[in-house]
Parts: sequence; structure tokens; C-alpha cells
Amino acid sequence: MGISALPQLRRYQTAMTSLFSELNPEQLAAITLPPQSALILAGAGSGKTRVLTTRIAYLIQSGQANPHQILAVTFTNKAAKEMLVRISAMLPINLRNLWIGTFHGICHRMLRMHYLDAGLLQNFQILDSADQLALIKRIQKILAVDEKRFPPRQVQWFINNAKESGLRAAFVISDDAYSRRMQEIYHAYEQQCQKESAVDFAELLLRCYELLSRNEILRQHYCERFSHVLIDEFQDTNSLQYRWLKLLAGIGRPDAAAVFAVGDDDQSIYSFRGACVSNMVDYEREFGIAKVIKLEQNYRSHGHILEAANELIRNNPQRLGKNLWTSEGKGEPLRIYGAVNDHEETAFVVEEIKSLHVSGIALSEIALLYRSNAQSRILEHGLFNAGIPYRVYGGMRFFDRQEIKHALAYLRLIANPNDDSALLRVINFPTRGIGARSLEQLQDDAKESGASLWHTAMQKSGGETVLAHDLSKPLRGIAGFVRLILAMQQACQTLPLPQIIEHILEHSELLAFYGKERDGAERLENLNELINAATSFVHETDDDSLTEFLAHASLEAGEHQAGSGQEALQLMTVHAAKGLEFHSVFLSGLEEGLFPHENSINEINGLAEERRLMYVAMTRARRRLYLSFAHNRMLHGQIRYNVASRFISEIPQNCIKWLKQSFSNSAHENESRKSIFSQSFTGNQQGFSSNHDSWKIGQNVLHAKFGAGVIINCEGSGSDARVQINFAQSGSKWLLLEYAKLTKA
DNA sequence: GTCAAGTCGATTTTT
DNA sequence: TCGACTTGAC
Repeated sequence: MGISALPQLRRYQTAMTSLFSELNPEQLAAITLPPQSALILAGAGSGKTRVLTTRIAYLIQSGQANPHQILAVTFTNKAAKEMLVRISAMLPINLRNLWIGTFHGICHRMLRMHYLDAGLLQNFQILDSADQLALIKRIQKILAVDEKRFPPRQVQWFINNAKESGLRAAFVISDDAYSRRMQEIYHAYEQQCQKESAVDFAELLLRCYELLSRNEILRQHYCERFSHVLIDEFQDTNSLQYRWLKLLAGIGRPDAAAVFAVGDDDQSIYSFRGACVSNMVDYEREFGIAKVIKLEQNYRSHGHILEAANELIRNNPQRLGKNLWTSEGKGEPLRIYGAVNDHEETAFVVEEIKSLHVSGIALSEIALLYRSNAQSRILEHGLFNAGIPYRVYGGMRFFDRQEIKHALAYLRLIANPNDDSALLRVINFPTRGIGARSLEQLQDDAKESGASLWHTAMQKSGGETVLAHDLSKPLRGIAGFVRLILAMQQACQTLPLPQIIEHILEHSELLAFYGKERDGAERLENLNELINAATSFVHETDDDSLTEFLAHASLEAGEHQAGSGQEALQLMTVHAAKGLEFHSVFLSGLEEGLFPHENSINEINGLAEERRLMYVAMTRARRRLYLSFAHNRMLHGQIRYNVASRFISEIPQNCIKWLKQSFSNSAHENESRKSIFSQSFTGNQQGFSSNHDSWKIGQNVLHAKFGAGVIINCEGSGSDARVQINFAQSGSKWLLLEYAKLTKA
């Protein structure tokens, strides 16, 4: 090394030292691994993102790779963005050539670059789930498929599943009438997508996979380019994504990339949408991972919380094995509250949040979690009445709003007139006198000629000759619509992106329409926000192509949530809480049937996934964790009787502080219980006797073989008297009272 | 084309 | 129970 390199070396060493400060030995080992494929088992709160980002910074800083050679894959846009921000903070260099993105984002990027090889048009559009569903419905109508026998959602599920298994319609196995019909729909869907130049989410992955597997030159190119591939949340990959990775990384080739996979099998909670935890084991074997690095030191939670979570997850079979620990103390015990009903549970949560807030904990540092969205209503109700500001996560996203979808449909039509879906969405919105009759006629004509709706509509209106683009007159009927779109297309050729949107909003009369609507103010605001979104898109990406903006809108439906950053209590499902942390966490509705959810009990490995979900929920808490349940709860308009979740009994007693045992003998509680039953069961069998014991619905009982349970139903009398009992361990059963030998618990 | 009544279904969800 | 969605009447 020459003298001139010395200052650089010194600078490099200083940079490295600061990069590595305060890392634990395992983190450091992971970050500085030699360039070979690795698996990092990163427990909750173990500094996973830090390891991932520091690894990238290290590779670049140490000269092992330049940004151009690195590919980092995440699951959400949020994670990708955060990674980029953190790397930028570590490295004061231009990261333009560093590819960071979601699987879908990266596949999309490749497809745009190689659209010809991928068999796509340059202006191909991306269908989000709602677009996809609409298209499927349309196709079912054309094929005259009974929507009762073939619910569009199931068809959608079928198609996406096939694609995620790498199967085109032609290769789907169909050995009965039902699956043959499914295949038929899938086939027609494939054709229609190609005709409209539309690509759904699963298609992005499958096309890209096929592109790489078919095109040796391209694959060679990317194998040579990416010497390092880093993957976040590896436990959430589906099988197609894993196959794509094997292809891209060039597994088995001499120039194979070093894959750095980070994941946690205990936090795999998305198998219901195709995630394949077994990918981790396959990966270990197929990529020849010599040593798995485990990050087990937790920087988030206090001891009791970790111990409880560890003990819980130990009940799962087939784990890769991992135990979180902390250098912090035991901290507070978990607080458990057993309520009689959902109202009492809510009252408890509300009171406790109030006092936490009074004691100085910011509301935004408190999370109220639940297993299913239906649970939020009663909680929201209680919070609202108590005047506690809260924010519910999930739900409608910016680009999913109907006014935004309408505006985007006009834009899509301008970018790609063959987009039948977009045309159908706006041809009569706002209404311009095109009824079902003329629409049907248009669709029939299009079907006959095999042309797109747009093409057909244009011919009907007399071709392009008629078109004096006069926007000053009202544009009615199909001919009017055609003139409108043509005029828009022409105007948009010269305008920059934000002005294009302004233009279409104005001339489509969307603004006028929502201006007249009763509660159109918010929609107008959102439409205005769409212009802002376009402005910042152009600003951030230096790209003002309409097609790119539309792709952005489909791929990043989120992040545009209003009202974020406010000081408010955080309400969300456990799934939505993954990756987040809070000072205090309330976990509500811990009942058999709800959490673990009854539907999951019958699924293969369903219970294990529920337990992982519970594990994820618990490890969100830094200092304080509340668990609560209610013995009876209103669900789907009926009162349901439940026992406490088995997960509570899997937590060691020494970690727990019971704030209130359910059904203790206090007179007050018995009173409140009675009143509830008499209220909700007027007209029903209220109770009956046998062996001078009276058994009531809601009674906690013990059975010699099945253990603890709750009576949830009863019928018959005398020696025929039977009770239905929901047992904690074995689910609900009907038992003859005479033989059941029940005791009150 | 709009509104009201009727039906149906109800874990979890990102891209 | 409640909401989304479809159907039928003007």
C-alpha cells in the first residue's frame, strides 16, 4: 500500500470504529462475516435492523463491495425506507446505485427495465388486490360463472396461490369439474391481463422469476452484478420468493452472491398468506450455511416480560431454538385481569390507561392490541367516552380511497387506453348519461371484435376524425367520454405530472362532483393531496413519468395515513404491531376461541402460529405488559362464553401479578354476573337442576378428564339433560349431565 | 339513477 | 351486531 493511501486508511479506521461502537459480539460477528451466505436468527428487539444496515455500511466502507453490487430486500416499503435512511446516516455517499426495496418493488424494477424480454408492454399497469378482484368479477360475468359457487374472493385466492407456486393456468392440475372451471377462469384472467397490459402483485414476482429462469444472459448479468444480497424478515418469504432468490443469487455457481438472510422463526405470523417458515431450514441446507448466528440479547424488554415470552414460545415444536435475555433487571411483573364481560374489560383498560397517562407515560407510548379487528369497536367506544385520544392503525389507505381510485383510473386511461378496468371505473363517473344498456352494448361489441373497450368506443364515436377537442361543451354519452379522454391525452403530453393531475381532476369534473356531495370536503382534500403526492414523487425520484407514478401508487398504498405523529393511544391488531415497540402494552381478549382463534385450531400448525402471534405481541412491551380477558363477550350479535386463553397458563406464575382473578367469590362480582345473565337470557333456558345442583350458562366447571371449562349451552331435562361446555384444553363438547360428574369451579 | 329494504358473513394482510 | 353489498321499486 502506497504512502498516499494512509490518510484514507485512517479515515476508514475511524469510520469503522464509530460504526462498530456499542455492538455486542454476536452482532459484530454477523456484520463482519466474510462474503459467504449466512443466516442470522435475530430475536425480537435484538437490533436486527441495526445489524442489517451496519452490514451494508461495512461492506461498502471496507471496500468489499460498492453500492452497485448490493441488493437489499425487505417486505414493506416502510422497512425499505427506514433502512435507506439509516444507511445514509452512516455513509456520506451517494446511494443511488444501491438497490433497496420490497420483493415486489425490485421485481417491478427489473420488469420495467426488461419489459420486452418479459413479454410486456412498456406502459404495463399494476393491479392492486381490489383491481384484481374487480377484474375477476368482470371475467366471471363474461364467462357466466355462478358467483355463489365460485366466490370471486376464492377465485382470487386460487389464482394467487397458483402463481405463488409458480403455476400458469395451463399447468394447474384439474381433475374434477370444479377445478377445471377454476382453471378456465384463471386462464381467461391471464389473457385479459395480457390484453389490458396489466400485472397483479403475484404476477410481478412470477414474471420476474420466469424472466430470470428463461433468460440466461440476464441472469448472468444480475448474478455478476449483485455480489451481496441481504434479506430482511426471511421467515416471511413465500416459496416463489425463495425460488427467485436462489435464481438471482446464482446458488451453486462460482460467482454466486453472498446471501445475508435475517429472520426469526418465532415471529413468523403470515403463513396464512403464503409465508413459508420452512424456507429457513431449506435455506440453511441449500445455501450451505455453516454456522447460524443467533442474536439473543434483547435491548427492549425487562426480564419478566422476556421470561414470560420465552416460556410461552417453548411450547412450540420445531423451533430453530433461541432464548432471549436482557442485561436489565426483572422489572415489573405482567399484570393480568380477568373480567366478567367485555364491558368490564374495557373499563379496566380505560382506567389503567388513564392512570398510566397521569403518571407521565405518553399516550403514543401505549399500545392497545387485539387479535381481530372486531374487538376494537367496544374499546374505541370506551376510549371515546373517557375522552382518551386514540388512533386506530390499519383500515383504509390513501391510494385505496374511492376518489383517489377514480382519479387514478383517469390517469391510467391516459397512460394506457387499453386498460378496460380503468375505463369501466370512470366511463360513467361522474355520471354522463351512459347507462347499463349502452355499456353492455359496448362490452359485447368489444368482445366480438376482440378489441379493447376504448378502441371499440372510439370506433363507435366515428373514429378520430370527429374529434374536435372542445372541452367547453358538456361531454355526454360515450362519444363525449371519448372526446374527453382524447382531449386529456393531448393536454397531458406537454404538462408536468402534477399539472396533469390537476388537469384531469378539473376536466373529469371529479372536483365539481365531490364539491356538491354532502361530505365531499374530505374527498376534495384527498384529491388535493394526490397532487401533492405527485409533486413530492417527482421531487424525490426525479422521474415525472405518469406510468412510474401509477406504479408507485399501486406498490405503496400505505404511508399516507393521515393524523400520524399525534399524541394518541395506539390501537391495532397484533399483526400490525409487528416490528413496533411501546413502553406499555395492553393485550386484550385473551380468550380461548379468540386468541388462539377458533379457526386456527383446526388448521395444521395453526396453534403454533397463534402462539407465535402471542409471542410477537408480548415482546412489543418495553416495561409494562397487561393481559386481559373477558368471560363473556358480544361477538357477531351473540354473547359468547369463553375461558381464559391457554396462553395465560403457559406463562410462569412468578412473572405474573393477578390484578383480578376471574370469577372470584366476591359478592359484588356474583351480583354483576347474575344481572348480566338475566339480561341476556330472557326467553332462553335460564338454568336447570340436576342432583340438587343448579347449572347455569356461564358457570365455570371442572371435568375429571377434560379439565376446566365453561357451560355455554344446555338442552333437555331430567336424565336427558345435556350441557355444552367449552373446555380450555379440548374445545367445546356436549355432555350428558348425568354422567359428566361436573363440579363447580 | 337513486334510495331503501334485504341478505350475508364476520381472523390475521403487505405488495 | 354491524357493515358491505345486492336487489327492487320509483
